[in-house]
Amino acid sequence: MTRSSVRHTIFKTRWGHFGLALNADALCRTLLPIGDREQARTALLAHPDLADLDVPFEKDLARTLQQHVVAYFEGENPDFSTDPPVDLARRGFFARQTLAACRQIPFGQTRSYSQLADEAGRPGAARAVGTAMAQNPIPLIVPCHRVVRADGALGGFSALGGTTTKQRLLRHEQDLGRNSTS
DNA sequence: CAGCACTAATTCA
DNA sequence: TGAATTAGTGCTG
Repeated sequence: MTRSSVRHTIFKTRWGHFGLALNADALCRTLLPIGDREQARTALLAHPDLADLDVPFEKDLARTLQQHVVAYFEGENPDFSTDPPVDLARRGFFARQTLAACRQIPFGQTRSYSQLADEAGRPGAARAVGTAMAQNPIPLIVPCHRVVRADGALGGFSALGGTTTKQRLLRHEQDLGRNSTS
């Protein structure tokens, strides 16, 4: 594994500082916005996947993606569904299927864990979908915040900020959807 | 083999 | 009715 080619960047968005880590050209981690640049760097690199590696900072890394993420928090709707290839090599087959299915959920919409299990070809595996989402290394780009419980409850969220962040992201998208309808 | 970001059915106020 | 509990569930470490 060419572990030495992993690089990262941190940039400012309307919600705070956002982190990206790429292995060659494939996105391997994202970090949801957090207060300051140094916090973001620490949180991003603290993950076990990256902990023992040298992951140099590169300001213009994945420049286009950076712009899209900034745009997202400005209230636009960039398409993350295909653009950056994603490094899921270390995930299991099922997790890759569900994360791929999750990535197709359109902006402003939600699915339940069981619906996603169906779409991934594993009906009944709702609980396992939860596990897969919990391991999602790239929140936002794979919009795991759009996966909620079948009974209407929020469900969990283990990325930065917990369920509070999940709710905030969903409301952010729903507010925008209201603007464009009518 | 135990533990989950779940769910549908059942049981209690 | 509606909230709380209970089996049942498929995958992962």
